[in-house]
Amino acid sequence: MPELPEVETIRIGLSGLLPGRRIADVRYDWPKSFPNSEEDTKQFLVNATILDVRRRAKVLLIDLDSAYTLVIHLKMTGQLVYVGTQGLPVASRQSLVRTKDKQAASSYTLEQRFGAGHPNDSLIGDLPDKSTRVIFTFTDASQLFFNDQRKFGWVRLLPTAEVPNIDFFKKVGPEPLGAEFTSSNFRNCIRRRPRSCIKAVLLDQTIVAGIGNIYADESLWAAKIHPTTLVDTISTPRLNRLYEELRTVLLLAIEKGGSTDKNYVNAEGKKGSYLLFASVFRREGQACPRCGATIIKLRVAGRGTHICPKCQKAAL
DNA sequence: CACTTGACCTGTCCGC
DNA sequence: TGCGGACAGGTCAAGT
Repeated sequence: MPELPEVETIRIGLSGLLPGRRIADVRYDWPKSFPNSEEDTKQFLVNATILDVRRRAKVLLIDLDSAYTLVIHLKMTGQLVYVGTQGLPVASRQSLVRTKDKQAASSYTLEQRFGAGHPNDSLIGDLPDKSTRVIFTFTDASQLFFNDQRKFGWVRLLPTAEVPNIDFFKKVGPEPLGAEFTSSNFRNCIRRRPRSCIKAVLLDQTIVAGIGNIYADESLWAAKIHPTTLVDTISTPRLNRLYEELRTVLLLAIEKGGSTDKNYVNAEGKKGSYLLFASVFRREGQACPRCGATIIKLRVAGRGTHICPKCQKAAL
């Protein structure tokens, strides 16, 4: 679930918490979550000090003074939560999703679950918990937890100089919020797949970086484009509109701290509130905020896809 | 070459 | 109430 806005929110949080801290110890219970040799870990991670926290696409990069970098992909259910020596704030220890009373949890409405008045409520109880895969302990006894319920994510330790050479970074497309990324760049990227449907192209990380299911649906709704529309039938003005809407949606999502559907939390274990502002994502059966028609859910490019059938008939 | 499907995993929810 | 299966969706690998 973490897409560009969620990973960026975590980056912002961690960049105020981690630089300057020295790693004293690393533990993990699932090797695929931490596929690094004992030797590298001992030599380049333990006793290293964190210099910087960066992001490229949906990947977080934590640079160390050992000239190595922690390359972290959260995939669908990954979390990176920092806990200081005082622990998480007491008020944030309550947990709705992790409650043992499953009936109560499932009866919450969207607004109750995400807290219209408290969009930053915590989703995290005491750590480590059963989803914790990697624990970094710093010399001041504070800790960074990598949690990942579904075990798809990973934390790789690589020489900083080699990070741009890994397969993913060699193939990944441009940053959609980059200052130099223009509407004409966007059109050229998208039109590399003229006979594909627009949603599949938006989700393809080699075309444009960082877009996932939530922001693909939201930006296509905003630009009034049906997700199955073939790229070469979309006009230049309509692609320009999609470029503008996509950037607007991503920026708003960062401002709201990302989208918390089930698992996502920021560096302090708190939820993002963007879904309260979403127009179509996870809103099937509700009214389209623009025309009032009922939002429906389809399957496009193998993904659950939410549209307004009245607003998104085609792209002209 | 382009597109689709399956694998990687666990937790939740639905229908029988 | 229990159980099997569908579903969630980021990315890579394999298949069509």
